[in-house]
Amino acid sequence: MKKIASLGKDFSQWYNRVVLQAQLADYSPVRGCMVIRPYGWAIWEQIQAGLDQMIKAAGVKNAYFPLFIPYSFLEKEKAHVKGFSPELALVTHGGGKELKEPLVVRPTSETIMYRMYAKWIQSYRDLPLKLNQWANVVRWELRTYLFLRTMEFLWQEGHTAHANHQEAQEEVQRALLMYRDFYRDYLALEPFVGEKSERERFAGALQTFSTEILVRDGKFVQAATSHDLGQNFSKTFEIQFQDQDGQLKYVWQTSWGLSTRAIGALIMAHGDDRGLILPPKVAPVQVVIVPIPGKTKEEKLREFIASVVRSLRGIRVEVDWREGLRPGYKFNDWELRGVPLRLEVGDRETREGAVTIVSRIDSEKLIVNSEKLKLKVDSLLAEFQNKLLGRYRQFVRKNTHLVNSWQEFRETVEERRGAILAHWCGSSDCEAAIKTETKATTRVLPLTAKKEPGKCVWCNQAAQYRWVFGRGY
RNA sequence: CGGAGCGUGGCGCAGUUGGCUAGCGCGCACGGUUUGGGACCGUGAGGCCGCGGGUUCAAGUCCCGCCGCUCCGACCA
Repeated sequence: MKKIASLGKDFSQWYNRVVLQAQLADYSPVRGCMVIRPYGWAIWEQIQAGLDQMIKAAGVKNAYFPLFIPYSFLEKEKAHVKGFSPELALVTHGGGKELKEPLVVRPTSETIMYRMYAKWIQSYRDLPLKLNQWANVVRWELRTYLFLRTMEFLWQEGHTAHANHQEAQEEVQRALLMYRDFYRDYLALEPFVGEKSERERFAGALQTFSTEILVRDGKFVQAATSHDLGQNFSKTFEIQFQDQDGQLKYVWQTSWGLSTRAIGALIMAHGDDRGLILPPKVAPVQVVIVPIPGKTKEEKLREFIASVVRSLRGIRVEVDWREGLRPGYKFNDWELRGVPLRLEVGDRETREGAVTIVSRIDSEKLIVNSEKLKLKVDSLLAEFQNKLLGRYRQFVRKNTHLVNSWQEFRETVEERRGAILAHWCGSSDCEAAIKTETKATTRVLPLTAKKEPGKCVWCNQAAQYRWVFGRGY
């Protein structure tokens, strides 16, 4: 196995190698599409399990809608089709015949779902309707990148319909904060959370909110979004209900999603020169046991390890019994794959009834009596999760820059990257100019932003808030 | 789609002004010695040299076309 490139030297090479060598994913024979391998898939399963629980806890039910959408459905919402038409995959033939109307392979499911919503919603008693689906979607991307931008990707998309705008807006915030909490509690990441600018808004939404994750090379990954769709879709899809007052009204809608891109963000945010570092909450393997053959009879070693595994019930443990590989090789291999804790078991441990534990995050080593092992491992895993979050927060602090002038802005983007907090007047022209000049875009107006009158870094006109700027993936 | 680079056993690469049986390292298989931070020795398997066409006595090498990958732009979860 080749060593991976240093993260600081060539970030994209580092990233590609980590993904390939840790066997998270591989390139596929189909351009722009990737194969998610078992180890990568296992991470996605952990993400799904955690998030699905949160989604259900909010009273949202899972369902499944078709992969194909009649082209005319997308055309109905003007902004929506305009936003998506450049990246649609169209099915023009089926069963050997040309179709009367082409089918779109869904790039997102608003239109197909809302056609059904129109059928299902009659009364205020049918509201709110809150559905989620775990699905794949296709967008014809020109330039792809493992996990972060592939032509086909996996996600969940939640779609809710409400009787009034306020309730819908509350749902938008609820979903947004759910994502924030999920990133914090499961992936040990603290995203920037806030509203997107008009330019960056979802095609067909009144407002778009996003969680934005700063990664190791100082760029941002848009990591989940939540949209207030207002009545844009309900009016085009005729989703009407009769309210308590007898009036026929259009529903207010939201949609929100998190994709396999989260895995890319996870890798990029926590990784180091040795490879991945996975938060215990989503690590497919939380504890790996590396047997170290020595003078101890193999039978005895196996027996001891079996008892260790038994004591670790409830923890995702794997024993690396691969033959012909020396321990040092295995250490490196599991470090590359980001397993939080490594247990070493050899002569010493078997003799003393103890195991050596090594942490992936700081290589700290300690020896623990096997009787106290379960408790210790539990606390080490919890501690690991916290340390990782703490370390990430520190990284974000170090890479967040308060900037007050254009010169400072430009220098910061060029030399330090990271999150730039700067005043912006809100004009799309200024935003576009800033992007052209520096490749940095507005990421979000943080929810926590306080009114702080100042001058727009670009045009010097009055500005009320500091926005988060940065380069994005 | 524009710019740059690259496609040669699974991976990383070498292959000269076209020339003989296409090589090296890693990995893989088998045997042995090893095993506390990427082991060593021996034997061996594995190639439509990205695809298609052309030039030539002769093409991995030259020419044309196409496809794919990486990086940089435009686009984006």
